[in-house]
Amino acid sequence: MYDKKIDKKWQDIWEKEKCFQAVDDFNRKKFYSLIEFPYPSGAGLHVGHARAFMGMEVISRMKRMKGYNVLFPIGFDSFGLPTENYAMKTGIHPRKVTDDNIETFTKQLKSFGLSFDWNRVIDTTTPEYFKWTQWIFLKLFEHGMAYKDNTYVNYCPKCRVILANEESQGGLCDRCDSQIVQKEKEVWMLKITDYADKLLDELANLDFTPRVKLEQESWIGRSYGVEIDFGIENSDKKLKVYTTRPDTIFGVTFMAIAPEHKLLDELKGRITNFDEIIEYRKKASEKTEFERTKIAKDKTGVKVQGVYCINPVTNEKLSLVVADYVMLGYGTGAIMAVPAHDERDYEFAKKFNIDIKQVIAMDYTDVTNPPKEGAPNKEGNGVLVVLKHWNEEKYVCSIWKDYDWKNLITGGIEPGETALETAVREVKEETGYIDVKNVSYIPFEHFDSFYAAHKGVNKVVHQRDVFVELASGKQIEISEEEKKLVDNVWLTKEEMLETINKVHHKLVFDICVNGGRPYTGNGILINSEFLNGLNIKEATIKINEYLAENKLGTLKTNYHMKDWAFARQRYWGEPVPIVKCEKCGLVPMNEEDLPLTLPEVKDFMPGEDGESPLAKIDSWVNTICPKCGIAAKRETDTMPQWAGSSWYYLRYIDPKNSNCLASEDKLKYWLPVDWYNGGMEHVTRHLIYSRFWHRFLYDIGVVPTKEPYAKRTTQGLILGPDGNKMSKSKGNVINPDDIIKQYGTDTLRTYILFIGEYSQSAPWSENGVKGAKKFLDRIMRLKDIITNENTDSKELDREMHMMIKKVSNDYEEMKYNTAIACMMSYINLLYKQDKINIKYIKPLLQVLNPVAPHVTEELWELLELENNIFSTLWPEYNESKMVSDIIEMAVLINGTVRFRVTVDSYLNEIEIEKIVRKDDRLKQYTIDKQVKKIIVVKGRVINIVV
RNA sequence: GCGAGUAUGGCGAAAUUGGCAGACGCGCCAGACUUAGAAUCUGGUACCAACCGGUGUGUAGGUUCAAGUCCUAUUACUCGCACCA
Repeated sequence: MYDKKIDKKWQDIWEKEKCFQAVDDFNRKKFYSLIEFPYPSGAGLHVGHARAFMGMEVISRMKRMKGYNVLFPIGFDSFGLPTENYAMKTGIHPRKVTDDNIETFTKQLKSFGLSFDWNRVIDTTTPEYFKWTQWIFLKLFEHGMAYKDNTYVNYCPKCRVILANEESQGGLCDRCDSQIVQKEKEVWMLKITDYADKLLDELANLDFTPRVKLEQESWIGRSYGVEIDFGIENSDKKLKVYTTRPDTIFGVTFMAIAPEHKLLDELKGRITNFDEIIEYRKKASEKTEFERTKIAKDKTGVKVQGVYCINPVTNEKLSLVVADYVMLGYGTGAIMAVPAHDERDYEFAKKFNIDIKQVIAMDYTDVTNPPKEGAPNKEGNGVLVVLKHWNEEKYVCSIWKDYDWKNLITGGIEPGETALETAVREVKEETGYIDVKNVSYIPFEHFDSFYAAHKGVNKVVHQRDVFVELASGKQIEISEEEKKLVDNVWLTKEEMLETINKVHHKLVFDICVNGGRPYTGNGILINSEFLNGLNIKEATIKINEYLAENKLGTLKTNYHMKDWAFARQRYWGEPVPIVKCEKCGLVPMNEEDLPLTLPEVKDFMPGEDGESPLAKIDSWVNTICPKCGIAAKRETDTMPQWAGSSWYYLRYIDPKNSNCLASEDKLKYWLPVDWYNGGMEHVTRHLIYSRFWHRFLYDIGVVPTKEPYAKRTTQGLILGPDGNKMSKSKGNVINPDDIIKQYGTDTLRTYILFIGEYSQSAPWSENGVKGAKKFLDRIMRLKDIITNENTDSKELDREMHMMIKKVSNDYEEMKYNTAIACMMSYINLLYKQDKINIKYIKPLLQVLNPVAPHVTEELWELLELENNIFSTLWPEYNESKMVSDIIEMAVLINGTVRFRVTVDSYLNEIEIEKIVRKDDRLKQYTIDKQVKKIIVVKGRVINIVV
């Protein structure tokens, strides 16, 4: 039996003998494994933490046994709002709250038996630590990467703090889920956008899971486009817009500008409805981010009276509108609107009755009859006709007799004819109907490309689409030829959409009966003067050249990621080491005066208007300017929660160094982190921030690697027994302490890893825990069947070596569930023997040790084996022991397993086939049948086709 | 809306990447040991027919000697981003 009393015994031994301390021995091969250090909340550790830590715990213990010098550190990310909120509520100082929580966390972590190096513990709230957080800030400031800006920022009214973009995803506060409002404020910003390209491009060289890479890519959100200056009528001023579609510039029918855009103020004197615009601006600012992006799909806006823009390419006069669907923070805060080819512009144009001008025509290639390479191209003009019944809601579909074509009436435009005339003529010729009530264009043109076999040419037909409505059923006789070719049938709208089997015909019909829509796909330029006939790619290149030559626009790359709002109006954070001097401006503190510590205060409440509590402490705020020595004031905002965690993995390398953040040779030895495991929720927050800081430190020569983490993996969530996310309100939270108390630490560890695929979420099951306990009991009971006698067998050898191989490989791939399953299978095999020699048990204990260290240490000791198990060498496997003399193969008749054969393993496919052919059992399946083919896949199956 | 992922017994899940579907665990059934229970051990356990056999990896097609795995369409759920110009 596995008695949980042994847990404490081994934990004490590990602690006393400092078994898992990393040593700075630069001659040994190193392995730096990292977990996300916890935030010491009052709630304690939960089973999710345990899962997150266990992944790297197994890797770390295995790597040690494989001879690596392993650094597996732990610390506490202790600045943050919950602690401060708790302090505000209870009046207990955050320092005290933090210390108490850290104590609880430490106790818990130790009870998990995790093999951390407890000698390197860090706490981000100690002055010894945040001295270097402040030092990095000074470096950022020195290199122009930290700046103060008066700008619109995300503000959480409930937490009363400014939030970074990363902390307000979806328009909600990361902490409290309140809706974020936009607030204009002067705050510290970090220029993370300067590093957007580096962060994006370097991803290619990193071993991060695909999902992590993808999320970072889309978060950074690079797009290539052009900034174009549009003129303002009767003014020298320009309206700069950003667009990724300069090819559509001939389709611009209006200009739109963000409500907060400065140009509006600059043109104030000329705008005759400025009051209306101010009113609109006010309304827009009151909307939360959430309303502006999610709920308010309905477009709103105000036309700017008295101001017109000039399209620099066409010199067309364009009206200007203020609309809050244009964001100040992206691009230039103004756009050229092309309703024909942009969904948002289209919606707006429809609502406000603005012209829609098509400049991209869909280029449809007939897939059943595509253009042939080498054949000459011939252009033409044609029409597609939607013909409507005179008194029913029905339309004509042409069904071809010799082909599988069901489509609209089509025809070529004759010289001198308009498309409308062609449509009427084709209707008459193909259907005989002559009494037309209405003829009009469907607002959609497109190209049809196909190979015209009878003429040996590739045709590219520019199609106009026409709607024809009949007044009556008056009909003339049509030619015999036409009658032979097609049947024209009347169908309802729904039947038409089901029947038409050519994609472009269906689209034209759909637009005709269900209304227009913006076309955003590929195509060929029309109505665009010198761009006509080009495809989008070619047109983009040509217009960009034109814009550059005429100094109208410049290429510009934009990012979805914004600069990092780096300030919290709170007490419990790192003070920003900057002094505001009336004469010198923003002055950095001298490095030797760091750390700048927090003053003792009684009142932690932030001010009503988002002011830091530090602002109320005059004795702290008032100081002298480090540059000129006159009276000055300190910056009162503190750094955000993410500051300390952006570089903590560096401090682990040299946690007690008081001269620098970590010594150069130690950094050189330990960096990069070889493997970092953590949560998906940090991918666009902590992970991106710390990559940014690290890259900056690399650029200024502080760290020796471009990237902090060589490999990044993520663990899945543990859900409650009910399959829901664990939460206090749902009452489905599992406390790891309870599990340890009842079943022992190793049971918790084993179950957590056995629960399912490591990166996937999985629900908790009490019965599953019992299963893990049973397995560990069976491990302990192995001592009952141990013997000194020789129990060697080829089968045992084979199974043991295969087990060692599978478990070793599975650990490396974080497939802990199948590794444990394999050990379970192996132990089942051991129990099938009456007695078993210890040599078959030792390797099992060794490979199980990373998962269940207490149990394996205990049994190792009981068996009086050498040393502690964790200091033994990882067992080797021998491929040659894994081969078997005979192999069993399944015989399939037409894909169904019918019987099995056992053959010697040295036989080749042909010899195996001979044996199977002679097998008596085959006969019953081949009566009245012939064996057509036999496929032998050695070691797997033999498939006989009859 | 865009992007990504998942879907397999009563349950958690495996499947060497195209080669015997359901390893391992839970649960359940039967048996052994027990006065009895607990624990432990042994055997069974996808479904239908219960004899030959047939059907099964969300749904519908396709490729192949062979498909959970590849292709096409489709549904449901999860996650990420979201008026990104």
